[in-house]
Amino acid sequence: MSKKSEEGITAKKNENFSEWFTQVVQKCELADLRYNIKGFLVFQPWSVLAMEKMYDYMEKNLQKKGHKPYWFPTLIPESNLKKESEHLSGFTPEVFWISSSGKDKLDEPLALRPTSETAFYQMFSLWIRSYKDLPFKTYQRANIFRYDTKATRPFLRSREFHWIETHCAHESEKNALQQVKEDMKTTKEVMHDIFGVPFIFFERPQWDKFPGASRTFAADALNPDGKVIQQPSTHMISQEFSKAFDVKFKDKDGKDKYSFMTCYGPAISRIFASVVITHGDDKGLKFPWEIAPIQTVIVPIDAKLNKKAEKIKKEIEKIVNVEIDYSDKRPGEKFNYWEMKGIPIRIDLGLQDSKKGKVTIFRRDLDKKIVVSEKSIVKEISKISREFTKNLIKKADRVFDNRIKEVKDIKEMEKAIKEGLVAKCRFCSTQADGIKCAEVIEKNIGAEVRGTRLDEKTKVSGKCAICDKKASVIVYIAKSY
RNA sequence: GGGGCUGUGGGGUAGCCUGGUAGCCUUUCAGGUUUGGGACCUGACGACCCCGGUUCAAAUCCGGGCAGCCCCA
Repeated sequence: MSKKSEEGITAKKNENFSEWFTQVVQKCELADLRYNIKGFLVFQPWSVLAMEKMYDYMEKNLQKKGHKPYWFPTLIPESNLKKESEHLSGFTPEVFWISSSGKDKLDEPLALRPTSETAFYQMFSLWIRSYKDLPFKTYQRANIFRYDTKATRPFLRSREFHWIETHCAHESEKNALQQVKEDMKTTKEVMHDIFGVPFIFFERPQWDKFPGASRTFAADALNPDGKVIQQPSTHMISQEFSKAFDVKFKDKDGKDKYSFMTCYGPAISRIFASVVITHGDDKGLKFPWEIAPIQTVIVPIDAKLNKKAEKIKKEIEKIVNVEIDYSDKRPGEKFNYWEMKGIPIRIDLGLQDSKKGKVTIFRRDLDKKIVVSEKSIVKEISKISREFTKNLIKKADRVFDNRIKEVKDIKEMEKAIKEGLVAKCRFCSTQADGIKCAEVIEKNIGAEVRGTRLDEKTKVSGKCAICDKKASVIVYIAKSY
């Protein structure tokens, strides 16, 4: 095998997506998969630096909307999880339990948090007293443990993952729904407008809710193999939990009332996967400007130009995060390496350009080289920095939109799903009675009803694509992870 | 959840069928020559997933475990 094929990405993203993703994770040093517990991985600097920035954007956005940060314990007593029955039966099969300390058995088993509603709410009952305390908006960044699937995948589905969870209490159901809508807006502002990941927010069918929720809303992003991957979800948990945990407040009328809960869970490590998948190409990664671990790298092709590299670095480091590649590699190797690593801008310093007072800039958004004068570097870089993520988003949106197809019946649906598309059709109901049609789809096509859109208010007429009943909703159908 | 495949230096592999000397490429490290799209020379470090069994002898055969990949539900 030639050197080139061993060191770079060899799998084609659109032909062999699984292999491509595994190679990118390993060759771009995003994670080391050799840790000896199934479904657990070591996150390496190149992903951690980007995810730190992602956390930062998400947290700042939440704080601006009034969420206050907390750090809760990683452990939750068994009795807390038992307080709400649906929640318990939904999560119990996935819980890692701690049952002893040293040689002694614990009086009560402790769960490694699979999600933290039952930790937050018991404190809510101590903190919330009056309608004046509401809405009570919190969040934390946390690692989460779920023993949930045999088919673990790095970043996409691990048994430990990193997320933000918000937990809020509201006076009324109406306010809770308002919060859900705000969460969807947050998702758009951060995941789409900054990270460049297109998605659709669905209300999930009744049979596919978060355990303990009355309504579940979740964003689906798309992978090149035609499967959707669930991204942030937000839930209306109604009053079941506040009754179980006694989260009451005194209302204006002097009466004690149970509050209405919502929670929202953007999983940073999984969103990172979608960033990689959405923007990456056959050469490797492509980071949006805002979250690139390093935004610009300077490659002095001749060591004589090292001083010039330092001078340029000083000039531009006020506007970008920049490093110089002094390594003793040949230029071609450096070019390929930094393109694989997804650095947005590379500045090549060579003697030929230098004589003419010019430098070559490679921009990874367009995969194009341009030659500019040394004097205009700052201007040029700040211009590219403004365009960069927009270019990635434009391209990602176009790909996404082309993968949704309207279908009339199960035959067309099957064809669309086989082609790796998301099917859109009329459907009888996403309430309990629609599950029969959903099962028909799952059994025959292997795809799932992902739900209905809140942002798409079209009148529905005609019959369900599966049964003879009158259609009441438009649903989207896709294969999923 | 069911099934299949795989596990050899940091990475990729040969050897396994037919038991007996662990070979190659690459990375890394040291030194030198190089540098406009994956350079080269010299030298060095470094491995048979774990536990048990069969055997004079196990990377190789058998059993179990752990881990990874793929397919199906």
